[in-house]
This record gives sequence, C-alpha cells and structure tokens, in this order.
Amino acid sequence: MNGSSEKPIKYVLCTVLSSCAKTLNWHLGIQIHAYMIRSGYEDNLFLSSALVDFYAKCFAILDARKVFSGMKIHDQVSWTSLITGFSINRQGRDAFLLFKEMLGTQVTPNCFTFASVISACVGQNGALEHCSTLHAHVIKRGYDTNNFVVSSLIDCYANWGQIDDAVLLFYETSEKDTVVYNSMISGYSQNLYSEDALKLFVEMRKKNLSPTDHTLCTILNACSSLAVLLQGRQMHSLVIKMGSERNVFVASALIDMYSKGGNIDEAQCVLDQTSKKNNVLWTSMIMGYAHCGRGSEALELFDCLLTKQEVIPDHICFTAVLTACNHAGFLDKGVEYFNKMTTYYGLSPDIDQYACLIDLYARNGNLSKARNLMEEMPYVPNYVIWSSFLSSCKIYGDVKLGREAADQLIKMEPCNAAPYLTLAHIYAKDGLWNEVAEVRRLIQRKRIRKPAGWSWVEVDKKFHIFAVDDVTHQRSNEIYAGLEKIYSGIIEASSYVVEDSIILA
DNA sequence: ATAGGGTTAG
Repeated sequence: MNGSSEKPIKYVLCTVLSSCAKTLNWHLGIQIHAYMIRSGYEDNLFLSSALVDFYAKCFAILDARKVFSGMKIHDQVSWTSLITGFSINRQGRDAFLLFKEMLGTQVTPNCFTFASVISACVGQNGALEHCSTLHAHVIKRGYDTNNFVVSSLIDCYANWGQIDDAVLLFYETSEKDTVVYNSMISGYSQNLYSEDALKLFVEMRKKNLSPTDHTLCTILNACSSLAVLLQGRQMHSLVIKMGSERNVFVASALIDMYSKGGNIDEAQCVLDQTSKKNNVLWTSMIMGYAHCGRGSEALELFDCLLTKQEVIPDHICFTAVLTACNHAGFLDKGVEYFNKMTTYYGLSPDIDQYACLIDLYARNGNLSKARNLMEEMPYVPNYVIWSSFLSSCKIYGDVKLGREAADQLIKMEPCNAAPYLTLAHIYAKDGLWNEVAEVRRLIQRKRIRKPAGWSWVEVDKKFHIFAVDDVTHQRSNEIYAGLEKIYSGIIEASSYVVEDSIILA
C-alpha cells in the first residue's frame, strides 16, 4: 500500500480502531496495529490511545498496558482508556492504583477519568471509602454537574447499600437526564426499594424523558420483586410500544416478571414470541418453572431442548435444572443431572451446582451424605451452603450437625445473629434447655445485635425472641397466643410470626 | 480522529 494514493490516513485508522473496540472486532484491530507498526504510526498519540482502548475493550488488558507503557507521552485519553480497561476487566484495584499514579503526573484527570475510576469502585472490596474520596475530588473540581460522573457516583453508593447518599446526590443534581434517572432507579431496585423505583419511573415519564431498554429491564425487575402483575403488564405494553421485545435482556426480565408474579403461562408466551432464543432465555424459563413448583415441567422443557439440540447447557442452566429438582424433591433425578453435567457435557460443576446437590440431599433428610459431599467437593463450603444445611438440620432436628453448621457460620460472620437463633431453635426442639440458655448467654456476652425486627419478650420469667415487624407489633396478642405452642418445643407455624420465633429460656 | 454510566438466570 506504500506510496499508493489510497493509503489509509491516520484519521480513518483511528475511527476504525474505535469501531473495532466497540464491536470487539479483534481480528481487524490487530491488523491495524500491525499496519501502524509497518507505517511508522506507532508514535502517534491519537492512534496509540485508540489502540489502548481497543485492547482494553477486547479484554486484552495486558496488551493494552504494553501499548500504554510503550508510549512516549500520555494524555488524558490514554490514561482514561487504560483505567477504563482495568475497570471493565474487573480489576478495580488496578484501576484505582493507576488513577493514583496519574495524579502524580502532569496530566490532570477530567470528567471521563472520574466517571471511569468511580465505576471501578463498584464491586471492589473496601472501595466505598474511595468512592467518598473521589466524590470530594469531583466537587472540588466542579465535575458534579456532569451527569456521567453523577450517575457513576449514584451507582457506586447504591452498590454499597448507601442508598441515602445516592438519593441525596440525585436530588442535588439539577439537570437530570435519562442516564441519571436510570442509575437512581436501578439503585432503588438493587436495594429492594422497588416501590421507590416505580415512583421514580413515573416521575421520569412525567418529565418526558424517554426510557431506554435498560430502564425497562430495571423496572421489570422491580415488578418481579414486588410480584405486581398489573404494573408488570403495563410495562410489557410499553416494551411492545418501544419495540424492545427483541432485546434479550428485556425478554428475560419479562419472563422473570411473569414467573415471579405467579403467571408462568404468560412467561411461556413471552418466550414463544421471542424470535431469537438463547441460553439465557431458556434458563430463565426453566428457572421460572422451578420456582413456581412445576419442577416436572422445568425438566421436561430442559430434556426437550436437549433432544432438539436447541441449547448447549452451561453451568447456570444446570443450576436451574438442579433448582427444579430441589423444589420438586427429585433426589435421584438431581443426582443424575449432576453426573450428566460432567460425563455428557464436560462441564466441571462449580460451587453453585454443588450447593444445589448438597441442599437436595439435605432437604431429603440425607444429612450425612450432604455433609460428606461438602467434604469431598473441590471447594470450601460457603455461607450459602452452610446456612441451607443448617436449615435442613433444623427441619430434621439434627443437633450434632446443626451445631457444627452454626459454628461454621458464626466463624464466617461473627456478628450475624441468625445462626445462633436457628441453633437455639434446634436445641429447643430437642428439649436441650441448658444449651438454649448457653446460646443466649453467648449472644449477650458477645454483644451481638439481634437482627432488626426481632424483639425480646418476657413471659413467666422466661425470655422469648420474636420476629416482629410493623404488622406483628400490632398483633402482639397473636404472638402471646402462639407461645403455648412453643413451650412444648413443637414449633408449629400458625403464622409466620410463630415460625420465626424461638425460645431462649 | 482517540476515552465516560447501567441491564439477563440463583
């Protein structure tokens, strides 16, 4: 191409590299890199920055860093591209360290940089502190009017459960656009303030801000957690109006909304109408059947898909299948699928599938088999596994294994009162009142705060602890009425109030 | 010419 009048100019290469980054076109991107080397464009700041962005977006963060290191000078774009790269590659810590390194140079971070480094704080252990520090920097530099920066701050606060900070920031922002609304709605939804999410969506519509597919997803999720079919259906009609049915994220959220709202048939309709079905949609559907107690149908669907070779099951698909077995109590089938996973599909089960299998054995009363599996599997049992195991111990009244499970959980989260309470429950059921008293002393000695909504009640000089929420506060008579049942150690649920109660004598 | 947020199954 050298000497030819059609030789691509630097500008074109730059734009093409940017497109390669956006569409993850690895093959073309590396050809351009090779061409850059041949044509002596390696030192071009624009092209090198675009190259850093390309490698970072294609998850080749090491290559991105290599290009960056080879650059003689760096500007805001190249720094930001690499920081973003670490952020999207889930190396938030590296992103933050790089940002600190940048602060030591002559190149000052701009709005783009802040938006990136703040996003890197999401999901990174202990990064909430960074978020507040960065927020201070943002205010000092006057970037708090930039909606991208604001929305990344809202995301970060919401991600760390600091919903009040997110809300404060949201209402302080004067020119809120769709991006900022999306972040706040999603923040509410993540923190289970689903009603607030819906209210904000209404406000957004009143302001004539157009929802995006992302907004639809988030609102549908909120409808799922609230199990509100009416609002969910309204959203569905909006989805149709906007022509967003083809978006897999939206379709999957719709399936989830209908199945959690108790209308599995409509979920099936959504799936039927989807032109391009993928693993995610099928898995959502299987999970939907699993959750509404139609385990057999979940398995039928799965088997049918396998026969038609419509789906190559992945780990999450097997989680759905095993969940179906779990909810329906199909122990043998569950074991069969679990084994098939390795033998037929060459997938080595990860901890989630082991968790399903362990739970399956335990719920069926085979506690020792479940316990052995926890020993044999190539993972260290996590909190979820121990706590589901503990609840099976509670159901079957196994004091020895229950104590072990509770000990493990207490070791993992010393301040969480739940395992103490369940353990006391198991002791009480077995009439081991000395042990019950021991647990109570432990809770007091360690000054563990009982969970919000739990209350001590003293009756006949014995202490009882109850799950009390706003509703049950007004129903204390019913609680007292339930006490008699509890005294006998048979904790039968006449209402969930009694179900969640234990005696601490 | 190059860089910025968020979404799917448990």
